[in-house]
Amino acid sequence: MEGPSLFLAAEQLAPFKGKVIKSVSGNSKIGIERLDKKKILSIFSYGKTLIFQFDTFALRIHFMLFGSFQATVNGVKVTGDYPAKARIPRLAFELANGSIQMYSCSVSFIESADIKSEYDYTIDIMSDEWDSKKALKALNEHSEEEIADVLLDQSIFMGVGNIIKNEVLLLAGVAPTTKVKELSPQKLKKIVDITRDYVFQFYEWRKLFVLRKNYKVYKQKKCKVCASPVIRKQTGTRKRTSYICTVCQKY
DNA sequence: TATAATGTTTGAAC
DNA sequence: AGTTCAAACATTAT
Repeated sequence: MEGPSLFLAAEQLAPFKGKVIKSVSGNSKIGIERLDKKKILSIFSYGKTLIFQFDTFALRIHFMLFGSFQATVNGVKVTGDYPAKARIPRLAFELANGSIQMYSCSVSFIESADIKSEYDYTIDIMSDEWDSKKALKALNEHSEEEIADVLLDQSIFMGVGNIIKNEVLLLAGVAPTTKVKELSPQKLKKIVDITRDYVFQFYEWRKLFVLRKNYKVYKQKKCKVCASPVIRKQTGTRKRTSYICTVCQKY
């Protein structure tokens, strides 16, 4: 799950802010009974993580590749991801106004009474504190790396994942294997700006459950912009899959 | 049905 | 000691 999905999840779960967890269940082995009868003070995202803040500690959820969650608020189902089948949740809460089930996710505790204040939101692509100048500067400090690798760097573009990487590079008309030093300052700025715009587009599409049909290059056989063939290959030191339009993506 | 994949951490191997 | 890399985890659409 990528940054915009977590940002949306935090919004969808906002009705649970201030609520007390009536019961906890799940197959997580980190000692989740600690959460029983605790009041959720706030719920927010940070990059690709979802955070529940409690009085003296926080709960951090990472959905990785296959994770998903479901929630019911006052009898209305909120489906953050594609519906989870009948499975045992990694972690589930019952609250006065509904319930949450989280599946196949990485769960951990953070010993902080206010973890949000310790996080740097200037690198979080979904945050209004996000600093595009800082991102541009950081890009230039990674001039020897391939642009596709740098876009996935969570210390620069926190929240960007492989779908966003591929779609942004198509929109920018840049091949994923292009080294940062081979790109002009104008082109680098364009990539930064397109990334920021695209993550909010991703968020809107996801909210409407129309994300997948709006992919222009990711998982496509033909480019949705120009109908030319799309090639697929592992690129960079991260060895993630890149989908590349053979016509749109030059530099 | 086999395959690939919205991702990261861990620890072995070099 | 620092780097690299495979393994592990877990699910579903194609």
